[in-house]
Amino acid sequence: MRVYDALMDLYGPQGWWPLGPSVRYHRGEYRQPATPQAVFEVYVGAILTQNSTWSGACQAMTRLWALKAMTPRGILALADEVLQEAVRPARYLRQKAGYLRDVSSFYLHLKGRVPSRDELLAVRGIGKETADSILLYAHHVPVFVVDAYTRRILVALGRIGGDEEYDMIRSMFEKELPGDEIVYNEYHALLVEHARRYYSRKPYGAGDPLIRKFRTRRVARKDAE
DNA sequence: AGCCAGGCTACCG
DNA sequence: CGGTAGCATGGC
Repeated sequence: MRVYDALMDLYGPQGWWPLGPSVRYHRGEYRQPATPQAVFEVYVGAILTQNSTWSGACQAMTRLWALKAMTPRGILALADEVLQEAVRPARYLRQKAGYLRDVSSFYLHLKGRVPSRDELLAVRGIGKETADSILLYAHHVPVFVVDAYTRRILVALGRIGGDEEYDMIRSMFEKELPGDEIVYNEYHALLVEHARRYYSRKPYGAGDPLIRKFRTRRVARKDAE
């Protein structure tokens, strides 16, 4: 929580998920109208932004919107070629076009129900980070989202060695934090904001003002024996 | 010019 | 199991 507070002092509330073309997110609005449209856009954005930029994902979503395909049925109705062309700015166009189809039919089968983490993980194209992002940002389930940036920051602060399992890192946070959706929402977003500034280029953490304040001596290296 | 994105799956040993 | 090559890009 001390690191969280420091990040909040630095950057202020982030108000994630950034969302797509249909819904304009306003700072501080965490309980936006959870329309099926907005919920589905989180699914789509979560796939499109994988190992990619938000700018690219957003361009792809704008193309889908223009094709009136920002819905599960709309996506399933597109020809492969058209869907892939829409996805292009988000990289991996064949892969992600396929993922979007699988996610779309999965979403239809839900019929508005909130899926479990395991159900999400069974969908091709949804791994752990994507599943947790969907649970948190689409369905308001309090889970902590771990990503590559989270790892880098924790390594720099001496809290992990770096090769820990995803779920181990997630439970580190969930044990320390109050089970508050808004804290999980903001914390992940703040870590991304912070990492974009200090952890996107090697050497990771150079110039990070938090290191002085929060770095622990004890580094949990696995190969320390 | 080069480096880097908020991963995931399939396939290898 | 753990490790990693490969995935049809665009922006700073």
